[in-house]
Amino acid sequence: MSQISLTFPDGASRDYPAGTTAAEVAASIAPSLARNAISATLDGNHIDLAWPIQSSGRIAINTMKDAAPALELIRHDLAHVMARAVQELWPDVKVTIGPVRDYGWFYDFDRAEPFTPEDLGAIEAKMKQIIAARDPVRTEVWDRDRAIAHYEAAGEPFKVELVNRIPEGQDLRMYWHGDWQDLCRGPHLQSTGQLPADAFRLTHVAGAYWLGDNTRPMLQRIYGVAFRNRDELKAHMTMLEEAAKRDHRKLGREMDLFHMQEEAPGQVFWHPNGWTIYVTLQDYMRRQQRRGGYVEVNTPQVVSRKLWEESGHWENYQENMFIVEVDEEHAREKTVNALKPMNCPCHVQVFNVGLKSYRDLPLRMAEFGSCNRYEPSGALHGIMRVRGFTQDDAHIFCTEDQIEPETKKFIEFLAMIYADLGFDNWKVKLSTRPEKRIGSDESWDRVEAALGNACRAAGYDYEIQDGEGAFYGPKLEFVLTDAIGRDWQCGTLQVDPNLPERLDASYIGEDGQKHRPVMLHRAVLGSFERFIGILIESHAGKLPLWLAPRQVVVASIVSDADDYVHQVVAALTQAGIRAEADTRNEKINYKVREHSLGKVPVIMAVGMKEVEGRTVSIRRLDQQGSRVVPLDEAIAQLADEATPPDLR
RNA sequence: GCCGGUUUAGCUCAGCUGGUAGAGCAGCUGAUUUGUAAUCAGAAGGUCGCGGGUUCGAUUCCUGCAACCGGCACCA
Repeated sequence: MSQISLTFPDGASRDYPAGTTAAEVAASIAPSLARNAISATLDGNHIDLAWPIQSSGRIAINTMKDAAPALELIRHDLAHVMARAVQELWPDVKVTIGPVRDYGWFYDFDRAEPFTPEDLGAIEAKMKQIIAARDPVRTEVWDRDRAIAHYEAAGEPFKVELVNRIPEGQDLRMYWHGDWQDLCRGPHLQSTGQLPADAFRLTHVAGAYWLGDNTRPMLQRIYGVAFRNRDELKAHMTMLEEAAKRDHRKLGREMDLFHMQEEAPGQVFWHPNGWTIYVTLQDYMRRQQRRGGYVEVNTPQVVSRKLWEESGHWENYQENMFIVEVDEEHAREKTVNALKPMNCPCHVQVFNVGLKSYRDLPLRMAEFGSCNRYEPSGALHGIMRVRGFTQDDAHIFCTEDQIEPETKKFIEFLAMIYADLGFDNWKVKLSTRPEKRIGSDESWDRVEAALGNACRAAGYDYEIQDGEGAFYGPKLEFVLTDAIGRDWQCGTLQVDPNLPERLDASYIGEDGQKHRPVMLHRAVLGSFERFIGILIESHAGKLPLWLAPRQVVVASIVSDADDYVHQVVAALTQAGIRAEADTRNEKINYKVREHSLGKVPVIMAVGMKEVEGRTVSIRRLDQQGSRVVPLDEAIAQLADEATPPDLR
């Protein structure tokens, strides 16, 4: 039998016979390690204690103290235990898959009757019984035919399909938790008794399509969260409660920013406070775009079907467009139009007026473009996914050689803006060629490389979303997260050689001949609606002073100070600060509380002392206490802080 | 669009098995002139999401629709 050499984290090595299991390795080191071991990490791969090790490598034995492997095992084993519990409670339920995800796991079941929220309690109780039984976990390697025969006999059609999707000749691993068995690549714990019965919770049920395909059956998905101990679970639940307080829908109401109503689903009624954020952000973006070499245009909302047919959108997206028809009885002729779902075809129309020279490229054409899309009802989400929105859109008409430098320039532009707006953590995703696509592989190679190079040159890593690009070109997505960690695409840059072709855009090159430009669709914020939603959640409503809709409230303590309050408000307003007076007949405690809850960054309290000294007592949001400052000094400080970052 | 849940006053929520609704806060009126996160009192406020059905009678039961919430699918 051949020998293998295993290197431990401390650098020491030992030789073992090939086929030694990680459990045996642990036992060879110390009895206590053998007792506490839960899995091993071999050359970066998480492996089961029961698997034979066939080749040399770097090994680490994991215990419950190693958070990442421990959590993975706990969540993965709980997925199996939950599936077992479900089948014990309802033997006719078919099992499918159950992966680990952030904070927990889910498992998809096929069942005629959906699970009710009440069922979750019964399942949890059954899971606790299984854990208390301390059943051993064991594993075997099977070949495909045996697995298929087994699942056909067991009446598990989804498992049969899964096995059939695994490449020929590849062995399959089976796991048993007690008598209950599942197909699983592992690794797992050694006994259900190792699971923390008080550190998991089933959170919700939801429908989910089999294999993520909406033409396949809808399964019942149960989500759970799990941690190593009760305190970690409790901390997680507390974190979720805190995150719920940052929800932009809740803050939008509390700060009186906007509302939405049934008569206009997916569209925003902006209130004065919310609209102040919107226009402040728009003014800022307009200044930045001018500096960034963009020209701004504006194009029609209602555009004939003809243009959408030419652009190809009618064919692909008709059911997602708001169709506008004039009343046939009153109109002289019947026309069919659509509210524009995007600005690009209109921008090409602007580009196409007059001859363009290569000297005009790159031509960066921007519009705060209001678009309407009939999004599926289930996709709507507060102001983050809406049917009526305004993009900070621009199209860069350029040559293929200019794609890379323009992309790099754009990423730097976006990074500067995100930094100004308080975002340091954002992800870049590169979506590459999909199965159904146009254009040659060589051209895709060039353009994908250009985007990747530009990213790296700008100093940003990106993750690849294989096959997620548009049919005509790859794209970059710039992703921010909301209060509870959901990803939202905000910025984007998309390469499009297709639309200039379809809409016959051209420029005269150095050679005097007509050439086809490439279009880069790009947005920094994405839409004002989504971005403001993210902005609210990431700041928990406490926006930086320059973006805060109400920057200062001047509150009287006694009504004899009312005149001075109005003088202070006038002076602040004169200095360009958004200030309001609160001279209501209420106690200062009441006013401080109310404006603090309304996330007003600065409260100035004014009583007779301040009147006499021409001072103000300044209280900052979330800070205890206040300080008394001469009025002129206070205004100078605040005026500076209230200046948008690009103007400081 | 699909699966599940929800919808009662401006907001947050009560309302057992059917007998036309209740609280706190906000708003209104009055008193109080107050020093940094809720002053007191009074009056008022609801087609119980919308439509249909069962019933002597429906906020409650059944049904259709809509919006919203959580997922799934979608996101040019």
